[in-house]
Amino acid sequence: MNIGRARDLDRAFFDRAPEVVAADIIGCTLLFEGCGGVVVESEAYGQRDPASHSFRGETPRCKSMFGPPGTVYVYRTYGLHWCLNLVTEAEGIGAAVLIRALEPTHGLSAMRGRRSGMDDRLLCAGPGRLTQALAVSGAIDGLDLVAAGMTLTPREGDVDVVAVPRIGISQATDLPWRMVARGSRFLSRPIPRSMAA
DNA sequence: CTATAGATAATCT
DNA sequence: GATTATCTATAGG
Repeated sequence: MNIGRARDLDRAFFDRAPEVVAADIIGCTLLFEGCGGVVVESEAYGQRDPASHSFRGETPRCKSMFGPPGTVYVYRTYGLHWCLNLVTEAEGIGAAVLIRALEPTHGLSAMRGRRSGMDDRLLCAGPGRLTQALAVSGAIDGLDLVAAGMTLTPREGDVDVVAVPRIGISQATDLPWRMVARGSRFLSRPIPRSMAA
């Protein structure tokens, strides 16, 4: 795996079901223009998934979701926050993975500056926080992640991935498509008590 | 630690 | 007109 350098390998990684990519991306390092860190939380959004923007077909907002695997889908939510997604599966399907939290490792000072000195634990602990820290915006929506200036490097060693219900949605809340790195202290919210095991 | 309110505006019905 | 893949601050246990 050599994600972020060879375009063909990008495709191979992303050309799978969103819940598989969401799990595999945990532990990988995501960088955008020198800032970023290790992915510790993600969510899958699928083709026949009522909680997905793509569920009712292509609209102006979500058209990037129907692009090739590895496409960046960035949209604004609640009128003020950006959310970063990476398209998975096949072109035209409308599946993606939402990047929800990073353990910050690169460009700490720049990220702290953009987040007005917020504690490192909360620097990238949430979809809106992470885009603010990395300066991700709608400007890169629809681009291939490499063209957008991102790199994604494979994880080293083992990661304990836990699948739990997704956050902030009101449909299909039973689907365990939120993937988190067990034991991480950089999550947007903790693993539910009932599933902490 | 959990719970809740308020901000704030694009998007979709 | 309703909804929303969120964040922050604040209040209470």
